[in-house]
Amino acid sequence: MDRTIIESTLFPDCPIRNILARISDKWSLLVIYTLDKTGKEKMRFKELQREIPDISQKMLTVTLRTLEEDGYLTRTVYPEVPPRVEYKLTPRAHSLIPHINGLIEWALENKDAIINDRKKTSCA
Amino acid sequence: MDRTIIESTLFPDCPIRNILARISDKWSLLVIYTLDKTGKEKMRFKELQREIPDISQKMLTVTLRTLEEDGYLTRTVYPEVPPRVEYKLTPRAHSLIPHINGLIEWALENKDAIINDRKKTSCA
DNA sequence: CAGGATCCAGGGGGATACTG
DNA sequence: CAGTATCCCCCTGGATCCTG
Repeated sequence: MDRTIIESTLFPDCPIRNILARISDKWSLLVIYTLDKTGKEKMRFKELQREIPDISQKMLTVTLRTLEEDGYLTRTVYPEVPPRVEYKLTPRAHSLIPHINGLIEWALENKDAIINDRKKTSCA
Repeated sequence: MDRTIIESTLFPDCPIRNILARISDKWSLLVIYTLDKTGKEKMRFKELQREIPDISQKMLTVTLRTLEEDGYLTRTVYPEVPPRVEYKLTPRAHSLIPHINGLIEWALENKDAIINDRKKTSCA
């Protein structure tokens, strides 16, 4: 990474900051992670909701729509009754997953120490 | 990563989700990144503010305090007039930085395609 | 089943003024 | 210089009800 790139990252309307902001919301990374970790190629709406017990229907919907807009997944509607909709990660999302897993593994290794540090500060 | 860890990640009060949530706010990653990329070992409050032009004093303060609580940086106050305070990344933060840079590089490689996808959807 | 529509609170975060 | 203290807006996201 050269100096130009580094400096542009700090610019207010930097596209990198913009992209990271969109996937740094409450649910996006978790939805991508869930679509990947199950091993299933495609997942339905209800399946996702079962896997992420505490997400609301609304937030699952808007998260899926945003991820679709940014090209992280495809949404396929089957004209059946009852309706069937399947979500599938794109190659773009798959190329992001190693980085997500890297973060998760890091958090896993450091969670005990971090939580312990928080206690020390708040009880000081 | 075994199955137990994967499943625990999806649990609502999962510590991993908790840790990622704290650094996924608007400024934390950018502050850590800035403290690292300058090459300076320590940085003062004003220096950070100059490097991140659009952060407010309040948000820089609370971000730094949160990062200190979680052990990402140390805050050293020198009893001088005028006051001098220096911020320095901890080894924990340094171990996180490769993952942040991984994300940034990924965003850099994909930003054009993502932004292009967004336009297509919104103008459809 | 897969959502759309609406209402609403809570909190993140900005602007401004003040201080040791 | 390095913050603190307020005020306040807005937007995220939850709860609820409704539909093809």
